[in-house]
Amino acid sequence: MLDIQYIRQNTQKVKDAAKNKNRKVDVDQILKLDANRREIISAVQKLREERNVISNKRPPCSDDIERGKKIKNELKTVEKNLKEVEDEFNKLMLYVPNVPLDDVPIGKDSTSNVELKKWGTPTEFDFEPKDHIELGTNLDIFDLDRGSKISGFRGYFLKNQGAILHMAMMFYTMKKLTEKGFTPFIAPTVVKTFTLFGSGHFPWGSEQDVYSLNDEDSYLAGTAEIPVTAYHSGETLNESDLPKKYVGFSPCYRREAGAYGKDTKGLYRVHEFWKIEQVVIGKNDLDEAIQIHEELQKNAEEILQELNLPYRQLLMCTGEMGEPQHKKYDIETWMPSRNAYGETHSNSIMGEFQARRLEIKYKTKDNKVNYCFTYNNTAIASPRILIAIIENFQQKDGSIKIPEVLVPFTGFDVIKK
RNA sequence: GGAGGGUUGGCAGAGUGGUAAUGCAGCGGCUUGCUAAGCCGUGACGAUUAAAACCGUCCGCAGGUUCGAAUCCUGUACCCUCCGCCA
Repeated sequence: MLDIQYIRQNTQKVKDAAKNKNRKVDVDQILKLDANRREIISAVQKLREERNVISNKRPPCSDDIERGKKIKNELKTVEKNLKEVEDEFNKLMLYVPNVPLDDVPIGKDSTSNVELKKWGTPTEFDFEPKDHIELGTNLDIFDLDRGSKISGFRGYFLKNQGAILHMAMMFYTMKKLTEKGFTPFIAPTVVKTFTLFGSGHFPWGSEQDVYSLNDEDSYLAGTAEIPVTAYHSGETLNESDLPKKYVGFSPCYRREAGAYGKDTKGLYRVHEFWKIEQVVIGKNDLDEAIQIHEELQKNAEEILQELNLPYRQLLMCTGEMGEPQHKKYDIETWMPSRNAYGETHSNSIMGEFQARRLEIKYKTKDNKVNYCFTYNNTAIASPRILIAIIENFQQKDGSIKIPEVLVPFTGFDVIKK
Protein backbone atom coordinates (compact mmCIF):
# COMPACT_ATOMS: atom_id res chain seq x y z
CA MET A 1 0.00 0.00 0.00
CA LEU A 2 1.27 3.43 -0.86
CA ASP A 3 0.65 6.57 1.17
CA ILE A 4 -2.18 8.52 -0.48
CA GLN A 5 -0.23 11.71 0.23
CA TYR A 6 2.69 10.24 -1.69
CA ILE A 7 0.37 9.47 -4.60
CA ARG A 8 -0.98 13.03 -4.53
CA GLN A 9 2.53 14.50 -4.60
CA ASN A 10 4.15 12.01 -6.99
CA THR A 11 1.30 11.20 -9.33
CA GLN A 12 3.43 10.79 -12.45
CA LYS A 13 5.94 8.55 -10.67
CA VAL A 14 3.16 6.25 -9.51
CA LYS A 15 1.63 6.12 -13.00
CA ASP A 16 5.02 5.27 -14.50
CA ALA A 17 5.63 2.58 -11.89
CA ALA A 18 2.37 0.84 -12.73
CA LYS A 19 3.07 1.05 -16.45
CA ASN A 20 6.64 -0.25 -16.11
CA LYS A 21 5.44 -3.13 -13.97
CA ASN A 22 2.90 -4.02 -16.68
CA ARG A 23 -0.04 -3.07 -14.44
CA LYS A 24 -3.14 -1.05 -15.21
CA VAL A 25 -4.10 1.36 -12.46
CA ASP A 26 -6.46 4.31 -12.80
CA VAL A 27 -4.52 6.77 -10.66
CA ASP A 28 -6.70 9.71 -11.70
CA GLN A 29 -9.79 7.90 -10.50
CA ILE A 30 -8.07 7.27 -7.15
CA LEU A 31 -7.28 10.96 -6.78
CA LYS A 32 -10.86 11.87 -7.69
CA LEU A 33 -12.24 9.47 -5.09
CA ASP A 34 -9.75 10.79 -2.56
CA ALA A 35 -10.94 14.38 -3.04
CA ASN A 36 -14.54 13.25 -2.83
CA ARG A 37 -13.82 11.21 0.26
CA ARG A 38 -12.21 14.10 2.09
CA GLU A 39 -15.10 16.38 1.26
CA ILE A 40 -17.59 13.94 2.75
CA ILE A 41 -15.40 13.41 5.81
CA SER A 42 -15.62 17.13 6.61
CA ALA A 43 -19.41 17.03 6.32
CA VAL A 44 -19.62 13.99 8.61
CA GLN A 45 -17.32 15.58 11.15
CA LYS A 46 -19.41 18.75 11.28
CA LEU A 47 -22.58 16.78 11.95
CA ARG A 48 -20.90 14.69 14.61
CA GLU A 49 -19.55 17.79 16.27
CA GLU A 50 -23.05 19.24 16.52
CA ARG A 51 -24.40 15.96 17.85
CA ASN A 52 -21.71 15.87 20.51
CA VAL A 53 -22.47 19.43 21.61
CA ILE A 54 -26.16 18.59 22.03
CA SER A 55 -25.68 15.31 23.79
CA ASN A 56 -23.27 16.87 26.25
CA LYS A 57 -25.94 19.29 27.48
CA ARG A 58 -27.81 17.45 30.20
CA PRO A 59 -30.64 16.92 30.52
CA PRO A 60 -31.55 17.54 26.87
CA CYS A 61 -34.61 19.65 26.14
CA SER A 62 -37.19 18.51 23.58
CA ASP A 63 -35.76 20.80 20.88
CA ASP A 64 -32.38 19.14 21.33
CA ILE A 65 -33.93 15.72 21.02
CA GLU A 66 -35.70 16.77 17.83
CA ARG A 67 -32.49 18.23 16.37
CA GLY A 68 -30.66 15.08 17.46
CA LYS A 69 -33.10 12.90 15.58
CA LYS A 70 -32.57 14.98 12.46
CA ILE A 71 -28.79 14.78 12.75
CA LYS A 72 -29.06 11.06 13.19
CA ASN A 73 -30.92 10.73 9.92
CA GLU A 74 -28.62 13.07 8.05
CA LEU A 75 -25.61 11.18 9.34
CA LYS A 76 -27.09 7.92 8.20
CA THR A 77 -27.27 9.20 4.62
CA VAL A 78 -23.89 10.89 4.56
CA GLU A 79 -22.10 8.03 6.29
CA LYS A 80 -23.55 5.56 3.83
CA ASN A 81 -22.28 7.72 1.02
CA LEU A 82 -18.87 7.93 2.69
CA LYS A 83 -18.68 4.19 3.08
CA GLU A 84 -19.39 3.64 -0.60
CA VAL A 85 -16.72 6.12 -1.68
CA GLU A 86 -14.19 4.76 0.81
CA ASP A 87 -14.83 1.15 -0.17
CA GLU A 88 -14.19 1.99 -3.79
CA PHE A 89 -11.15 4.09 -2.85
CA ASN A 90 -9.66 1.37 -0.63
CA LYS A 91 -10.25 -1.25 -3.26
CA LEU A 92 -8.37 0.72 -5.91
CA MET A 93 -5.58 1.57 -3.46
CA LEU A 94 -4.88 -2.15 -3.04
CA TYR A 95 -3.99 -2.34 -6.72
CA VAL A 96 -1.35 0.39 -6.74
CA PRO A 97 2.06 -1.26 -6.98
CA ASN A 98 5.17 -0.08 -5.19
CA VAL A 99 7.50 2.31 -7.01
CA PRO A 100 10.82 0.82 -8.23
CA LEU A 101 14.01 2.49 -6.99
CA ASP A 102 15.93 4.63 -9.46
CA ASP A 103 18.60 2.02 -10.25
CA VAL A 104 16.05 -0.60 -11.33
CA PRO A 105 16.20 -1.16 -15.10
CA ILE A 106 12.96 -0.48 -16.96
CA GLY A 107 11.81 -3.35 -19.13
CA LYS A 108 8.95 -5.64 -20.02
CA ASP A 109 10.46 -9.09 -19.53
CA SER A 110 13.54 -11.12 -18.61
CA THR A 111 15.57 -9.74 -21.53
CA SER A 112 15.88 -6.48 -19.57
CA ASN A 113 17.27 -8.08 -16.41
CA VAL A 114 20.88 -7.15 -15.74
CA GLU A 115 23.42 -9.80 -14.83
CA LEU A 116 25.50 -8.31 -12.01
CA LYS A 117 27.75 -11.17 -11.16
CA LYS A 118 28.76 -14.73 -11.95
CA TRP A 119 30.36 -17.02 -9.40
CA GLY A 120 32.05 -20.22 -10.45
CA THR A 121 31.81 -21.62 -13.96
CA PRO A 122 29.20 -23.95 -15.42
CA THR A 123 30.23 -27.49 -14.58
CA GLU A 124 32.04 -29.37 -17.35
CA PHE A 125 31.94 -33.14 -17.60
CA ASP A 126 34.28 -35.57 -19.32
CA PHE A 127 31.32 -37.89 -19.83
CA GLU A 128 27.75 -37.49 -20.98
CA PRO A 129 25.95 -35.97 -17.94
CA LYS A 130 22.47 -37.15 -17.00
CA ASP A 131 19.59 -35.07 -15.72
CA HIS A 132 18.41 -35.24 -12.11
CA ILE A 133 15.39 -37.34 -13.02
CA GLU A 134 17.45 -40.17 -14.42
CA LEU A 135 20.12 -39.91 -11.73
CA GLY A 136 17.66 -39.73 -8.85
CA THR A 137 15.43 -42.47 -10.15
CA ASN A 138 18.38 -44.81 -10.69
CA LEU A 139 19.65 -44.13 -7.19
CA ASP A 140 16.13 -44.42 -5.76
CA ILE A 141 16.47 -41.11 -3.88
CA PHE A 142 13.13 -39.83 -5.12
CA ASP A 143 10.09 -41.35 -6.78
CA LEU A 144 8.15 -39.24 -9.26
CA ASP A 145 5.81 -41.92 -10.60
CA ARG A 146 4.43 -42.88 -7.25
CA GLY A 147 4.49 -39.20 -6.31
CA SER A 148 1.97 -38.36 -8.99
CA LYS A 149 -0.01 -41.53 -8.27
CA ILE A 150 -0.51 -40.36 -4.69
CA SER A 151 -0.46 -36.58 -4.94
CA GLY A 152 -1.31 -35.84 -8.56
CA PHE A 153 0.44 -33.75 -11.19
CA ARG A 154 3.85 -32.50 -9.95
CA GLY A 155 3.77 -34.86 -6.96
CA TYR A 156 6.93 -36.59 -5.70
CA PHE A 157 8.42 -38.56 -2.87
CA LEU A 158 11.91 -37.87 -1.58
CA LYS A 159 13.37 -41.16 -0.49
CA ASN A 160 16.43 -42.82 1.06
CA GLN A 161 19.51 -40.54 0.94
CA GLY A 162 17.41 -38.03 -1.01
CA ALA A 163 15.22 -37.51 2.03
CA ILE A 164 18.27 -37.26 4.29
CA LEU A 165 20.06 -34.86 1.94
CA HIS A 166 17.00 -32.62 1.93
CA MET A 167 16.87 -32.52 5.72
CA ALA A 168 20.61 -31.94 5.90
CA MET A 169 20.30 -28.92 3.57
CA MET A 170 17.60 -27.49 5.74
CA PHE A 171 19.40 -27.95 9.01
CA TYR A 172 22.72 -26.72 7.66
CA THR A 173 21.04 -23.55 6.43
CA MET A 174 19.00 -22.97 9.56
CA LYS A 175 22.07 -23.36 11.71
CA LYS A 176 24.19 -21.09 9.56
CA LEU A 177 21.75 -18.20 9.66
CA THR A 178 21.03 -18.64 13.33
CA GLU A 179 24.77 -18.34 13.96
CA LYS A 180 24.65 -15.04 12.04
CA GLY A 181 22.19 -13.68 14.59
CA PHE A 182 18.91 -14.50 12.84
CA THR A 183 16.08 -15.70 15.08
CA PRO A 184 14.95 -19.12 13.89
CA PHE A 185 11.24 -19.67 13.26
CA ILE A 186 9.16 -22.63 12.26
CA ALA A 187 6.19 -20.80 10.82
CA PRO A 188 2.54 -21.75 10.37
CA THR A 189 1.44 -22.26 6.77
CA VAL A 190 -2.30 -22.20 7.37
CA VAL A 191 -2.78 -18.45 7.29
CA LYS A 192 -5.62 -15.95 7.40
CA THR A 193 -6.57 -13.85 4.40
CA PHE A 194 -5.23 -10.61 5.87
CA THR A 195 -1.68 -11.95 5.83
CA LEU A 196 -1.87 -12.45 2.07
CA PHE A 197 -3.17 -8.95 1.49
CA GLY A 198 -0.56 -7.76 3.96
CA SER A 199 2.37 -9.31 2.18
CA GLY A 200 1.04 -7.98 -1.11
CA HIS A 201 0.33 -11.41 -2.61
CA PHE A 202 -3.33 -10.35 -2.90
CA PRO A 203 -5.18 -8.94 -4.81
CA TRP A 204 -3.96 -8.50 -8.46
CA GLY A 205 -5.81 -11.66 -9.54
CA SER A 206 -3.16 -13.89 -7.97
CA GLU A 207 -5.70 -15.58 -5.72
CA GLN A 208 -5.77 -18.50 -8.15
CA ASP A 209 -2.16 -19.32 -7.27
CA VAL A 210 -2.89 -19.95 -3.60
CA TYR A 211 -4.50 -23.04 -2.13
CA SER A 212 -7.67 -22.11 -0.30
CA LEU A 213 -8.97 -24.29 2.51
CA ASN A 214 -12.66 -25.01 2.97
CA ASP A 215 -12.62 -22.79 5.98
CA GLU A 216 -13.31 -19.39 4.38
CA ASP A 217 -10.55 -17.39 5.98
CA SER A 218 -7.75 -19.94 5.60
CA TYR A 219 -5.16 -20.36 2.89
CA LEU A 220 -1.95 -22.36 2.55
CA ALA A 221 1.03 -20.02 2.39
CA GLY A 222 3.39 -20.29 -0.55
CA THR A 223 6.32 -18.99 1.49
CA ALA A 224 7.29 -18.32 5.11
CA GLU A 225 7.54 -14.66 4.07
CA ILE A 226 3.80 -14.46 4.62
CA PRO A 227 3.49 -15.65 8.24
CA VAL A 228 6.87 -14.31 9.39
CA THR A 229 6.40 -10.80 7.96
CA ALA A 230 2.92 -10.71 9.50
CA TYR A 231 4.34 -11.84 12.86
CA HIS A 232 4.49 -8.23 14.10
CA SER A 233 1.32 -7.05 12.35
CA GLY A 234 -0.59 -4.47 14.34
CA GLU A 235 2.40 -3.81 16.58
CA THR A 236 4.49 -0.76 17.30
CA LEU A 237 8.11 -1.76 17.82
CA ASN A 238 10.96 0.23 19.33
CA GLU A 239 13.60 1.64 17.04
CA SER A 240 16.29 0.27 19.35
CA ASP A 241 15.04 -3.28 18.66
CA LEU A 242 15.41 -2.88 14.88
CA PRO A 243 16.33 -4.44 12.59
CA LYS A 244 14.65 -7.71 13.51
CA LYS A 245 16.28 -10.53 11.59
CA TYR A 246 14.27 -13.71 11.25
CA VAL A 247 14.87 -16.97 9.46
CA GLY A 248 11.72 -18.97 8.91
CA PHE A 249 11.39 -22.60 7.87
CA SER A 250 8.12 -23.78 6.39
CA PRO A 251 6.53 -26.01 3.82
CA CYS A 252 5.35 -23.98 0.82
CA TYR A 253 2.24 -24.63 -1.23
CA ARG A 254 1.72 -23.25 -4.71
CA ARG A 255 -0.98 -24.08 -7.21
CA GLU A 256 1.18 -22.93 -10.15
CA ALA A 257 -2.11 -22.23 -11.89
CA GLY A 258 -0.52 -20.01 -14.52
CA ALA A 259 2.28 -22.48 -15.25
CA TYR A 260 0.52 -25.35 -17.01
CA GLY A 261 2.89 -26.98 -19.42
CA LYS A 262 5.90 -25.16 -17.93
CA ASP A 263 8.73 -27.09 -16.27
CA THR A 264 6.52 -30.13 -16.07
CA LYS A 265 9.25 -32.67 -15.45
CA GLY A 266 11.16 -33.49 -12.31
CA LEU A 267 11.61 -31.49 -9.15
CA TYR A 268 11.86 -28.00 -10.61
CA ARG A 269 8.29 -26.73 -10.34
CA VAL A 270 6.25 -28.56 -7.72
CA HIS A 271 3.11 -27.79 -5.72
CA GLU A 272 4.66 -28.52 -2.37
CA PHE A 273 8.21 -27.83 -1.21
CA TRP A 274 10.21 -26.58 1.75
CA LYS A 275 11.96 -23.30 2.09
CA ILE A 276 14.01 -21.36 4.55
CA GLU A 277 13.37 -17.68 4.17
CA GLN A 278 15.24 -14.68 5.54
CA VAL A 279 12.85 -11.95 6.71
CA VAL A 280 13.99 -8.60 8.06
CA ILE A 281 11.95 -5.82 9.62
CA GLY A 282 13.90 -2.59 9.78
CA LYS A 283 13.47 1.11 10.16
CA ASN A 284 12.22 3.52 7.51
CA ASP A 285 15.57 4.38 5.95
CA LEU A 286 16.59 3.92 2.33
CA ASP A 287 20.34 3.87 3.02
CA GLU A 288 19.87 1.12 5.56
CA ALA A 289 17.61 -0.66 3.08
CA ILE A 290 20.37 -0.94 0.49
CA GLN A 291 22.75 -2.22 3.14
CA ILE A 292 20.33 -4.86 4.47
CA HIS A 293 19.43 -5.96 0.95
CA GLU A 294 23.11 -6.56 0.19
CA GLU A 295 23.58 -8.39 3.48
CA LEU A 296 20.70 -10.78 2.69
CA GLN A 297 22.22 -11.27 -0.74
CA LYS A 298 25.60 -12.11 0.77
CA ASN A 299 24.04 -14.70 3.07
CA ALA A 300 22.40 -16.51 0.18
CA GLU A 301 25.55 -16.39 -1.93
CA GLU A 302 27.65 -17.70 0.94
CA ILE A 303 25.43 -20.76 1.13
CA LEU A 304 25.82 -21.46 -2.58
CA GLN A 305 29.56 -20.86 -2.38
CA GLU A 306 29.93 -23.27 0.51
CA LEU A 307 27.94 -25.81 -1.48
CA ASN A 308 30.27 -25.01 -4.37
CA LEU A 309 27.41 -24.43 -6.82
CA PRO A 310 27.96 -22.06 -9.77
CA TYR A 311 25.43 -19.21 -9.84
CA ARG A 312 24.75 -15.75 -11.15
CA GLN A 313 23.12 -12.69 -9.64
CA LEU A 314 20.51 -10.74 -11.58
CA LEU A 315 19.08 -7.29 -11.01
CA MET A 316 15.47 -7.72 -12.03
CA CYS A 317 13.83 -5.20 -14.36
CA THR A 318 10.50 -3.51 -13.61
CA GLY A 319 8.45 -5.97 -15.65
CA GLU A 320 9.85 -8.94 -13.72
CA MET A 321 9.22 -7.46 -10.29
CA GLY A 322 6.35 -8.18 -7.98
CA GLU A 323 3.91 -5.42 -7.15
CA PRO A 324 5.14 -4.80 -3.57
CA GLN A 325 8.82 -4.54 -4.45
CA HIS A 326 11.17 -1.56 -4.58
CA LYS A 327 14.06 -3.60 -5.91
CA LYS A 328 14.75 -7.27 -6.51
CA TYR A 329 17.73 -9.53 -7.06
CA ASP A 330 17.36 -13.10 -8.21
CA ILE A 331 20.02 -15.76 -7.91
CA GLU A 332 20.05 -18.44 -10.55
CA THR A 333 22.05 -21.60 -9.96
CA TRP A 334 23.63 -23.64 -12.71
CA MET A 335 21.57 -26.67 -13.71
CA PRO A 336 23.39 -28.82 -16.31
CA SER A 337 20.25 -30.52 -17.68
CA ARG A 338 18.75 -27.16 -18.54
CA ASN A 339 22.12 -26.05 -19.86
CA ALA A 340 21.21 -22.83 -18.11
CA TYR A 341 20.93 -21.11 -14.78
CA GLY A 342 17.62 -21.73 -12.96
CA GLU A 343 16.06 -19.45 -10.36
CA THR A 344 16.74 -20.57 -6.80
CA HIS A 345 16.66 -17.36 -4.75
CA SER A 346 14.78 -14.08 -4.76
CA ASN A 347 15.77 -11.09 -2.67
CA SER A 348 13.52 -8.04 -2.30
CA ILE A 349 13.27 -4.67 -0.65
CA MET A 350 9.60 -4.02 0.07
CA GLY A 351 10.03 -0.62 1.72
CA GLU A 352 6.96 0.32 3.76
CA PHE A 353 4.56 -1.31 1.29
CA GLN A 354 3.87 -4.41 3.38
CA ALA A 355 4.26 -2.60 6.70
CA ARG A 356 1.47 -0.19 5.76
CA ARG A 357 -0.87 -3.05 4.95
CA LEU A 358 0.11 -4.99 8.05
CA GLU A 359 0.36 -1.96 10.36
CA ILE A 360 3.91 -2.70 11.44
CA LYS A 361 5.27 0.48 12.96
CA TYR A 362 8.06 1.58 15.23
CA LYS A 363 8.64 4.40 17.65
CA THR A 364 11.69 6.44 16.73
CA LYS A 365 14.18 7.68 19.31
CA ASP A 366 12.45 11.07 19.35
CA ASN A 367 9.10 9.37 19.96
CA LYS A 368 7.59 9.61 16.50
CA VAL A 369 5.72 6.70 14.96
CA ASN A 370 6.76 5.51 11.53
CA TYR A 371 6.19 2.50 9.28
CA CYS A 372 8.89 -0.18 9.19
CA PHE A 373 10.65 -1.42 6.07
CA THR A 374 10.44 -5.14 5.29
CA TYR A 375 12.74 -7.43 3.33
CA ASN A 376 12.89 -11.05 2.38
CA ASN A 377 15.26 -13.36 0.62
CA THR A 378 15.42 -17.08 0.13
CA ALA A 379 18.07 -18.90 2.12
CA ILE A 380 17.43 -22.28 0.52
CA ALA A 381 14.48 -23.94 -1.21
CA SER A 382 14.30 -27.69 -1.62
CA PRO A 383 13.86 -29.87 -3.61
CA ARG A 384 14.70 -27.36 -6.37
CA ILE A 385 18.22 -26.88 -5.00
CA LEU A 386 18.64 -30.66 -5.04
CA ILE A 387 18.53 -30.50 -8.85
CA ALA A 388 21.66 -28.37 -8.81
CA ILE A 389 23.41 -30.60 -6.28
CA ILE A 390 22.50 -33.85 -8.01
CA GLU A 391 23.34 -32.68 -11.50
CA ASN A 392 26.47 -30.66 -10.78
CA PHE A 393 28.04 -33.27 -8.51
CA GLN A 394 27.21 -36.38 -10.53
CA GLN A 395 30.07 -38.76 -11.25
CA LYS A 396 30.70 -40.87 -14.30
CA ASP A 397 29.32 -43.97 -12.53
CA GLY A 398 26.03 -42.23 -11.74
CA SER A 399 26.87 -41.59 -8.11
CA ILE A 400 26.57 -38.15 -6.49
CA LYS A 401 29.19 -36.47 -4.34
CA ILE A 402 27.81 -34.66 -1.32
CA PRO A 403 29.13 -31.11 -0.71
CA GLU A 404 31.59 -31.18 2.16
CA VAL A 405 29.64 -28.78 4.38
CA LEU A 406 26.65 -31.12 4.33
CA VAL A 407 28.51 -34.30 5.25
CA PRO A 408 28.34 -33.69 9.01
CA PHE A 409 24.56 -33.51 8.60
CA THR A 410 24.04 -36.37 6.15
CA GLY A 411 26.54 -38.80 7.61
CA PHE A 412 27.58 -39.89 4.10
CA ASP A 413 29.72 -38.22 1.45
CA VAL A 414 28.45 -39.92 -1.64
CA ILE A 415 25.17 -41.37 -2.89
CA LYS A 416 25.68 -44.52 -4.91
CA LYS A 417 23.85 -47.68 -5.71
C1' G B 1 -17.64 -31.30 19.40
C1' G B 2 -19.97 -29.27 24.38
C1' A B 3 -20.17 -25.64 28.70
C1' G B 4 -18.51 -21.24 31.01
C1' G B 5 -15.35 -16.73 31.52
C1' G B 6 -12.76 -12.87 29.06
C1' U B 7 -10.69 -8.87 25.23
C1' U B 8 -10.25 -1.04 27.70
C1' G B 9 -3.39 2.97 25.90
C1' G B 10 3.59 -0.01 25.88
C1' C B 11 1.97 -2.86 30.58
C1' A B 12 -1.45 -3.33 34.79
C1' G B 13 -6.43 -1.96 35.79
C1' A B 14 -11.44 0.86 37.17
C1' G B 15 -15.66 2.12 34.66
C1' U B 16 -23.83 -1.29 33.83
C1' G B 17 -26.77 4.68 29.11
C1' G B 18 -24.62 11.17 29.55
C1' U B 19 -17.01 14.15 27.78
C1' A B 20 -12.64 6.79 29.45
C1' A B 21 -10.47 6.81 36.61
C1' U B 22 -5.83 5.41 38.50
C1' G B 23 -0.92 3.08 38.84
C1' C B 24 3.68 1.57 36.42
C1' A B 25 7.05 2.01 32.27
C1' G B 26 9.08 4.96 28.25
C1' C B 27 10.02 9.93 26.33
C1' G B 28 10.57 15.42 27.15
C1' G B 29 11.13 19.32 30.69
C1' C B 30 11.79 21.51 35.68
C1' U B 31 13.84 21.27 40.55
C1' U B 32 17.15 19.68 44.40
C1' G B 33 24.12 19.09 47.65
C1' C B 34 24.12 13.70 49.10
C1' U B 35 23.51 6.30 47.35
C1' A B 36 18.48 9.16 44.84
C1' A B 37 14.06 11.23 44.70
C1' G B 38 10.26 14.82 43.67
C1' C B 39 7.23 17.91 40.39
C1' C B 40 5.09 19.06 35.40
C1' G B 41 3.93 17.41 30.51
C1' U B 42 3.28 13.30 27.19
C1' G B 43 -1.88 7.74 23.52
C1' A B 44 -2.98 6.40 18.19
C1' C B 45 -5.36 7.58 13.72
C1' G B 46 -7.89 11.16 10.62
C1' A B 47 -9.48 15.94 8.69
C1' U B 48 -7.78 20.98 8.52
C1' U B 49 -3.01 23.62 8.22
C1' A B 50 2.91 26.58 6.34
C1' A B 51 2.96 24.14 11.14
C1' A B 52 -0.30 23.76 15.04
C1' A B 53 -4.57 24.53 18.15
C1' C B 54 -9.72 23.78 17.89
C1' C B 55 -12.44 19.44 15.67
C1' G B 56 -13.62 14.08 14.47
C1' U B 57 -12.67 8.77 15.30
C1' C B 58 -10.71 4.77 18.32
C1' C B 59 -12.77 0.42 24.73
C1' G B 60 -11.09 -7.03 19.82
C1' C B 61 -13.93 -6.53 14.96
C1' A B 62 -18.74 -5.68 12.21
C1' G B 63 -23.73 -4.28 12.53
C1' G B 64 -28.20 -2.65 15.45
C1' U B 65 -31.23 0.09 19.38
C1' U B 66 -30.95 5.38 21.41
C1' C B 67 -31.24 12.54 21.23
C1' G B 68 -26.74 10.11 23.40
C1' A B 69 -23.35 3.38 23.77
C1' A B 70 -17.04 0.98 26.61
C1' U B 71 -21.96 0.09 28.97
C1' C B 72 -28.07 -2.64 25.98
C1' C B 73 -29.01 -6.20 21.48
C1' U B 74 -27.15 -9.38 17.18
C1' G B 75 -23.17 -11.57 14.61
C1' U B 76 -18.01 -12.70 14.52
C1' A B 77 -12.54 -13.35 15.68
C1' C B 78 -9.18 -14.50 19.25
C1' C B 79 -7.57 -15.82 24.42
C1' C B 80 -8.45 -18.60 29.12
C1' U B 81 -10.84 -22.70 32.14
C1' C B 82 -13.42 -27.34 32.27
C1' C B 83 -15.59 -31.81 29.64
C1' G B 84 -15.15 -35.09 25.28
C1' C B 85 -11.89 -36.83 21.37
C1' C B 86 -6.89 -37.18 19.98
C1' A B 87 -0.60 -37.45 17.38
